[in-house]
Amino acid sequence: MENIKIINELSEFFKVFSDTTRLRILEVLLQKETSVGDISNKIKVSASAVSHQLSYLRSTNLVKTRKEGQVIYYSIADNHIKVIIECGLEHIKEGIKL
Amino acid sequence: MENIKIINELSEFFKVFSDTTRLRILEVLLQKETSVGDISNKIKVSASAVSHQLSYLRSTNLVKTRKEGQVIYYSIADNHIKVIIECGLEHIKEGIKL
DNA sequence: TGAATATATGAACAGATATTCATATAAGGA
DNA sequence: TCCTTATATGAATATCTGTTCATATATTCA
Repeated sequence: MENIKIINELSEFFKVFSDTTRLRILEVLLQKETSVGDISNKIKVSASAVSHQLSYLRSTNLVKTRKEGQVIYYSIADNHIKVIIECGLEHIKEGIKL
Repeated sequence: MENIKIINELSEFFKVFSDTTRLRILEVLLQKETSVGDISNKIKVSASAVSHQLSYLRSTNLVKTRKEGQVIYYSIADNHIKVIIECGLEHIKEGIKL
């Protein structure tokens, strides 16, 4: 069954959005491209942890980089990100049935 | 910041879709309401594991139940599920840039 | 060249998560 | 009532995941 492959990819894709640190990073990047250090300061997470998550986001092709001297700017590489996040937000807002 | 609460809820929401067993259960339920045992057979996962995941899906209000004798039928309770999954699928299909 | 800054990376650790196993509950049929 | 079937549930376990810590790499500046 080739279906298994799709299910795996789907779960991997959603896994990206299942962590608060990654969501916060993406939230920052949706505003504008940002350096690792600036992301770290904005979301109050160590530069190392941010770097690890960014490398994860990069490996899934959701963010891209631009190097300027010793600074590396990260930005959103895939416009599905906005759609997905907004889709989730919509669910949450309606979901006051909890 | 009230924003933190939203980020938490968002990550919890996406976490649901980040597991292959849950995705497969939802896939089955999107076709039609199904009993625990039938789900277990269809996706080849123990009834106990399925039951655990169903209780998780139920706690997040994504599925609902209907009892008929000793059989319990589960079905989709939230139409966002279809939208979210299709959104993810769309991403994957375009994403042959990997 | 040497120091400082920005980022990356591997290993280790802690916490979270999914499954299994044993058991419990509930309903139907003999 | 007893047995069987369907589902639920708690504990234990094994795996996965995110962070930290130490260190490495790369770039700029003095």
